[in-house]
Amino acid sequence: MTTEVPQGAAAQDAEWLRLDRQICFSLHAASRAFNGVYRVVLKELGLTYPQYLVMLVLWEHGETPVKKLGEHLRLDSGTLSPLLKRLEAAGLVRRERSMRDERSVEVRPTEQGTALRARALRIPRRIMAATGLTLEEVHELHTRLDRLTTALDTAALEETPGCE
Amino acid sequence: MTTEVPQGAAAQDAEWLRLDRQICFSLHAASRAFNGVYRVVLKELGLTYPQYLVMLVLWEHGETPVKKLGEHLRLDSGTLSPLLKRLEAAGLVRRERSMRDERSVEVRPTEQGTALRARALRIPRRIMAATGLTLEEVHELHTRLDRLTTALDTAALEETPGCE
DNA sequence: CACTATTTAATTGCGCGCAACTTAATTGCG
DNA sequence: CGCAATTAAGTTGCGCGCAATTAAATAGTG
Repeated sequence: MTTEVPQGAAAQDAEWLRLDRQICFSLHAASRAFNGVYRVVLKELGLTYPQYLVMLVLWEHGETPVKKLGEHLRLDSGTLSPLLKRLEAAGLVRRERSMRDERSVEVRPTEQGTALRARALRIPRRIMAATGLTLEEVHELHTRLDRLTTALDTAALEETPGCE
Repeated sequence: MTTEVPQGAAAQDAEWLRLDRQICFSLHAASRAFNGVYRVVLKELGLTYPQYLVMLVLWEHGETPVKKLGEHLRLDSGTLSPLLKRLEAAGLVRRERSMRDERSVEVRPTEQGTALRARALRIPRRIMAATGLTLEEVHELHTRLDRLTTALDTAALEETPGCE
């Protein structure tokens, strides 16, 4: 089937490889550019971008077990444990073993951590301004990215055993 | 101006903070989901995602100085130097001081590195399949992301001194 | 009850990504 | 020419992100 047009197929493969380069770069670059803007804005709060994500969850939901944090952020304990330790060292959160289940660790913002929210309120507008996008465009991007993530996640699961 | 409706403004800020959480998560998650799919696919080539990006440039342009690689990939020597060292240890590239300018280091794929391209040709199609997107949608995403990156980069530069 | 299986955090190891610094070569200016 | 400024790589340090492993607590089963 594919042996019918070896030259054409090869040429198309090469074309796809170039396209791959394009889209890879775009995503990689956009992700890091976003990270860069947040880094600048968050520096005055003394937070890294992933630390900010954790605080966003805590501000919205209050005390949360590490497990739940991981589900919200799609991060495992290998990433969260040291990150939370640093947030605790900075005085922004407290970690306490749950009394009902000694395996679980509850994370809650300290008074200082809660107070930080007031200063964080100005951030989203600055980020929005930096993107140069309208609210509507952001919503659309949001939707697209979520769909993409879902597709990629399910594909990654099916890919593992050795598809094709 | 904004002092006219303090309650309303605060509520809106909170709303924006929730939105920020949404879009932050989306981007962060999408980026890592993409990375995850590539990780699975690239494992059989023995490459990490950033290493694959480097090889894509080398396959397309041949011998390239580290400086140019950095411009293509938006990466500095702090990231590239150890990465290239690993690629060289894997026998995929060679690094040689330029004769014309002893400051510059030329990177070129070895025979083995060039041969790897043949196996890489199948990757883009698998990635495309994983995204569940059409070619047109990919192109549109590509365009949007590039515009976004440009906007963010210029904003980051203007932001640094201490805007507002 | 004893004993295995599961669940939850934490730890270890490695590869980015980036800031800050160092070293060496080249350029440019007086 | 001589010497400061610039440029290119490399190094160091730190914080993710993730795979793999470990340790402890709980749940489930005979």
